[in-house]
Parts: sequence; C-alpha cells; structure tokens
Amino acid sequence: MWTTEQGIDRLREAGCKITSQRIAIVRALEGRKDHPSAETIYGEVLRLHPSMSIATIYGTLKMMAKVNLVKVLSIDDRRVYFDPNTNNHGHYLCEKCGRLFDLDHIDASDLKTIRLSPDDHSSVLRFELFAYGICSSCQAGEKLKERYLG
Amino acid sequence: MWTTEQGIDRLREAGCKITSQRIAIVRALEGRKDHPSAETIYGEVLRLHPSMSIATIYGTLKMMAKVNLVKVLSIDDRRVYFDPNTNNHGHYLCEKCGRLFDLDHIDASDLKTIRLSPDDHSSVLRFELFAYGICSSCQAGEKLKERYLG
DNA sequence: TTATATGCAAAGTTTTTGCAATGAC
DNA sequence: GTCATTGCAAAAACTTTGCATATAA
Repeated sequence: MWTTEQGIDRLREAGCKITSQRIAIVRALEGRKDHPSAETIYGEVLRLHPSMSIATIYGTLKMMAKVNLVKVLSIDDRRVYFDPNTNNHGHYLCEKCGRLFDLDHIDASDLKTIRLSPDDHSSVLRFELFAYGICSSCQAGEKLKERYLG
Repeated sequence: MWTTEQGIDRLREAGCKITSQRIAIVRALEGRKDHPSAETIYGEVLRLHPSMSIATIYGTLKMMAKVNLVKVLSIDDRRVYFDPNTNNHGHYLCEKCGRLFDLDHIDASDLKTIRLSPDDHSSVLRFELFAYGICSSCQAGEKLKERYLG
C-alpha cells in the first residue's frame, strides 16, 4: 500500500500537475480497505472541497489507475469500483447485500502462467478473480427468516 | 453446451412463455464460442425479426442468465457480454484490440474452496477469472511496427 | 508564460421501466 | 380468457466531453 506522499510522487513522476483536488482525492483513497465508487469518493471529498466536480474525480481516478495507484473493478454491471490495494487479491460480491469483500486467502501466483493455449504468448498484465454468492451474514439472516416466518 | 431445444425447455421449465422472439434469441446464442453484447445479438436477430425490440433482448437475456443458459461477463466498464458457455472457464481481454478470448486451460476447480477467511462460510455460487493484457497477435503487430518504423 | 487541470453543463452509452397492445397457454 | 410478454419511447444511471476559466510549474 502507498501513502498520500508516495501517491502524489507517483503522479508527479507521470507528468501530472499536483493540484489541491488531486491531493484531496489521493488522500481520500490512502490506506482504504474498501472499494469506493466514483460517487462515494466525490461525496467524501466534497466536504473539504465543495467546488469539486465529478469530472475531476473521474479524471484523477483514471490517472491513478494508469500509474497503478488504484485498480478498476468491473465486478458488476452497474458501475465501476476503485481499489487502492493493487496487490494481487480476489474479490467476492455478495449478491444479496451487494457488499464487496477482499479475498486475501487466494494465492493466485500460480495463475501467472496463464496461457490462451499451450503455445500462445499473449502477455498477462494483470488478472482479477471475482467470486459471487451469498455472504455468511446474509445466509444467517435467511435462516432466521425461515425459522420464524417460513 | 446446450442446444436450442434444451434452451427452450429450460426456459419453459422456469415458467416462461415460449415466444418467437425468445426462440430467435436462444437460437442466436446456441453453440457460440464468442461473447456477444446485447447490441450484437439485437443486430443479428433483427434480420429475421425486424420488429424485435432491444428491451426484449435484455429481458430474455436476463431470464437466460437466471436459468444458467448464459453467463453475464462484466469484464470491462463499457457494457456487459453474454457467454453461452456456462462451464467453468476464464476470460482474457486484449486491451489493445478489445478481443475477448476463452481461457479453457485454467483448471479453477481448486478455487471452489474459496473462503473470505479460514472460518467463513459464505457460499461461492460462481466465480470468474479475468485476465488482461496484450494478445500475441497485437504483440506481433507492435514488433513489426518497431522494426520498420521505430 | 504556457500547458494542463478544473468546473460546469451538456451529451453519450448502456440498460431499465411504464404502459397499451399482443399473443401464449 | 388470463396473464405474461412485446414494442415503443422515455427515463435512469454512469461516465465522458467541450469549453471557458483558473492554476501549477
């Protein structure tokens, strides 16, 4: 994981100008373990930066993705989520409550040898493992409902 | 993989009425190895069914996903793709040409034991492995360019 | 000084929805 | 005959774009 300072440096090295908006966005993402949407970050940054535009959020996040400060998760068909943890790890989406969990216990290192076919040499720059299901707390809720209502 | 007849039966069993539109959509997807978008299917079905509405395409595809005739792939942030091959397999997106390839050589069976944490029992109903990179034919193109232009 | 970034609003894309008419069972 | 489905158009949701203004370097 990166600090705000490292994030800013990475953007500067990529040739970006360091504006107060960008600092605020980087700071909002620093050290997070969740997977905010553009809208979520917008809402948070807006408190300290009331004139911030959603277009600036999208632009900065696109830059941050380019310099690997965030990963872009297309895990559902509604919107995109941003993950400041760019280490290899999978994600689990609960299809009931919509919460998104990390799958840190997957060792995907053996998947680095992915090939389209045994003799193909397409480069695999990154990969994503998405799992879908009903999380344990939603399952508990279902069981309670069955017990008292069903 | 399923045949048109099996697909229709599966929809009927789920309580759907079998309309000529649905037959056309199921037929358009039967046996495909690619990953068409709703728009692509719409374009194809339109030839034989000129009054078909895109809303019908979306509705039928949603039903087909529910009865596991297609998988919904949220592999990029632009749109959703439909995969009539519902067997476990991964996907590879070339970020240069945008083509989507199957990864049949991944044995993901060991991933069935995915857990959010060692003692968690969230159910994993399905998972998707998405890899991103530059495919070998795009790489070849780059090399040629370098050789003659760079 | 100069090129890049910002904020705003408008436009673009994909997908969903409401509803009257239609058609399957 | 009944109720789900269709087609249409409009709406919704998310993201991008164009442009005048502002600002970092």
